[in-house]
Amino acid sequence: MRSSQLLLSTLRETPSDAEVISHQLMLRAGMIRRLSNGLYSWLPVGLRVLRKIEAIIREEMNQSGAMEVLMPVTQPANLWSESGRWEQYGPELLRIVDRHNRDYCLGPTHEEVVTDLMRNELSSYKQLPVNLYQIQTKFRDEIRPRFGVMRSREFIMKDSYSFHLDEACLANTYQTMYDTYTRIFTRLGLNFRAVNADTGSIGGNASHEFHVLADSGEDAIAFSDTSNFSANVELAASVNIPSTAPGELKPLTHVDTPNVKTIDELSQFLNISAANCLKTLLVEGTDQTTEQPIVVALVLRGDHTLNEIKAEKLPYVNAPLTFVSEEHIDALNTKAGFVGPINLSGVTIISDYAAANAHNFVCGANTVDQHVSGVNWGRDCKHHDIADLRNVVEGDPSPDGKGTLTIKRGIEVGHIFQLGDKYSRAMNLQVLTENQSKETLTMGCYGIGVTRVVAAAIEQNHDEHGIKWPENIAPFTVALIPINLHKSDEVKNACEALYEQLNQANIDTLFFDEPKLRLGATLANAELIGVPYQLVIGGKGLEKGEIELKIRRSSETVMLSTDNLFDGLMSHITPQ
RNA sequence: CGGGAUGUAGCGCAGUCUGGUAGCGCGCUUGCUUUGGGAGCAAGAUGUCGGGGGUUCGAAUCCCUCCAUCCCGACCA
Repeated sequence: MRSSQLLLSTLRETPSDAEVISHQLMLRAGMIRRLSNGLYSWLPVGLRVLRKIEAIIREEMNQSGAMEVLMPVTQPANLWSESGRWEQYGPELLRIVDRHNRDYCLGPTHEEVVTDLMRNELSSYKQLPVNLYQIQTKFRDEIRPRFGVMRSREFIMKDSYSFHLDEACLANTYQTMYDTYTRIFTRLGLNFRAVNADTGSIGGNASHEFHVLADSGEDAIAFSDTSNFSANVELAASVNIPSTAPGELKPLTHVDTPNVKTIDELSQFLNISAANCLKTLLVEGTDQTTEQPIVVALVLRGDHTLNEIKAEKLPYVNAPLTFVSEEHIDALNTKAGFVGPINLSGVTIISDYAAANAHNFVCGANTVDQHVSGVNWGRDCKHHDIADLRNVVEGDPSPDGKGTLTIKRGIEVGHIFQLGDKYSRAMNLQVLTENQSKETLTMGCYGIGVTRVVAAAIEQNHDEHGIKWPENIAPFTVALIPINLHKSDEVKNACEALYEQLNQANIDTLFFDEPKLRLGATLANAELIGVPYQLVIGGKGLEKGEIELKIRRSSETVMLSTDNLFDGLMSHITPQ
């Protein structure tokens, strides 16, 4: 493409309302423009990247045996009533009404539509398994859209759905999709990890998330340094390390701690480690036998944080996790103050493993402005149960018993689920089996946030000059940058010849063909939009028989001979 | 929805406290000179100062109200 025909709207300064680097660079590079909250238009440079990512996904999905379809964005409410999600889904589902006063929604996902489609098309086990995918716009009315296209309300997703007669067949396709996703993200040139994930509200058996590693990621992922264990911190189990010998038990002592409100303040005030303090969080629960509401105290070490997902899974803790109100705490303790597990009557006390293994610790005294030190389980207080309640931290032993954990940040770009029969049962998706019986199908679903991949790739690949695209998804592979195009026929001829050759070879090339462009500004633009290979062609170089090649990712500059220039360039470009 | 911040030209900002008729840099247009890493000179265009209401002789500035955006929490590809 010639720059004279391209809408290249780059910005020299960073728009002030963009916080993360990918959002800033996508605006500056002229890839996207905001229309409204969480809604973005894609400009030519951005769309080229998006289309390249889609093409790679499409190729690999086709290769895996999946078939592409395209389903409507607008979906009738009655399908969602069948699955029960019209009531369950909540305000994230954008509901609309047509001229006949019938209810519809804009699809945030397509389980209902695809299940409806398949119950009409599938009638025999011989048609199975089937895996359908689409690359299509989704709408989720996010509570807080942010970070540009990283979390927008309208976004493009590759979603696929597989249908099987039995779990073994589902597991097989699941593995195929796992491998396919691995190939896709590898070809996209991203540093990523597949991690064990919580199945969340969608339910089902196995689930993996694919995360692009970046410090700005919203998720924390735990890895073992010696095994291939990896899991979202939401899910990673903390290991119950047996207590070391308690040694001498210190006496129980009340300590005045006026105005000490947080664990940080407490550890500073007493000059002890936060690990020697225990914190007590009161949440709402339900007695398992009487089904009466109870208060549950979750006790954690001061240096640990509560994992709400783990806590919610305890039978006597209410889900969603709800903290007990301030007034209620006051009612429990006539002398309201800092809560601790000692002298705490009428409350079910659950200790995290690490908290249960602590001794001679400091905790709240259940009185105003006091803590107690030298506290020991058994002697001074007791718990009803111990459980895994906390988020794992760097240095914890890996749950698989091999090595210790490292924590990294990740951006979730893909998620695969073994769905089971939630939708097929609710919507009566059955086929006839070999022995004439009707069998409800089991399903898998597999998503990739295509627009989010664009942002994630930038988060992982940028420098102070702009984007450093992985070669396979760059908007252009080569930039032709002439110097004084309007003055030199030699430069013009060399550029035109090279442009023609690159086009013939199907190399996406951006030819800065406007005669009076300044070198500095042009290079700055080429670097900002992240073109991997930049050829700088000037009269002086041509006289010496050489042309400068700048390689964006490595910041190298190499001189190519004008003899056999094309082959010289191609020797640097990675074959696609 | 709760907590915090901000709305002035396409972008980045000053001016607001202390009311007096709209500014700077970048970008844009025209001309001339330049052109090996974001050119120089000259001339220009662009603003319902987020909207509405109020106070005042007079409001970007003070008051009320609504709206929008961004950040922190619950959601997720």
